[in-house]
Amino acid sequence: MKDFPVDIEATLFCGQCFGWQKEGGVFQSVVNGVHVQFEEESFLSALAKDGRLEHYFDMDGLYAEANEHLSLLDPKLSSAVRRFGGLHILNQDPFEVLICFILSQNNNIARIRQMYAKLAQTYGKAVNDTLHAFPLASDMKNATEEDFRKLGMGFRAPYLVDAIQKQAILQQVPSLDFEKALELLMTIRGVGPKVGHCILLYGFHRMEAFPMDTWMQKVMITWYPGKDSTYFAPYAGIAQQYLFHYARTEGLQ
DNA sequence: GGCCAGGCCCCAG
DNA sequence: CTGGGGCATGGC
Repeated sequence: MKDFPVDIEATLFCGQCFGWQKEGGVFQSVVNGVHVQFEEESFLSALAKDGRLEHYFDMDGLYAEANEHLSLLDPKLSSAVRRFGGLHILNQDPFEVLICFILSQNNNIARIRQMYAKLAQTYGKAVNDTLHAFPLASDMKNATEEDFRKLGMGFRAPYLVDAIQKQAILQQVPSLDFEKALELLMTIRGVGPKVGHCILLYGFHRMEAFPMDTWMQKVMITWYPGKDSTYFAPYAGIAQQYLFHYARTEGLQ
């Protein structure tokens, strides 16, 4: 099994994160308060300059093993791995993931990106003239439901307030088993099963997580009738991301 | 210019 | 516990 190079485009625009821009071949965002900018060809040297980026891009992830395992399960996954085997699950900041996926409900990715930018611009620390970090919980601790509604966050505004108030529970998650962690996260208003799984996958790298959104429901009915996420164990999270991206970019057929 | 979006809350049965 | 209406907003 050949080792897949990182598919930067798919990794950054597959709907697991919402803060990256690509203009004229340049990828740009703020990661953990640090401005990050690189072109495709200089990706590896960008990683070398900042060791924390290696963790962010999950360069130590078990993709060779995971891809081999998933490829052998069935033809659809084999095809998905060939196409998207370089898609990595990022190690994102859990609070940022919490907020982003509360925003994601009954929403589309383009607008989630807009709302992300709005929060960063309004509450995040500036890293240069034009770019702001995504806000920390402490940056938004005084924001009210009305503030968020004025910013265009809609019916999710009160959920954001509750999430900011309860953000400390994120620190308990790493020590909990999956079901307990999910249960705890769902005590935050606006966090249900799907958003909870997203937080555990994208914020805590829990590979048992298998977010079931409308796309994945179609995927399971069409391609995996009668099966559930345990079929993909122990790489359910990775399989979910490949299949989600597959369905969204190329349809269900 | 409607339709719909990486769901969840809330309230009936 | 299961099902269905309602929800803010703007991209398409």
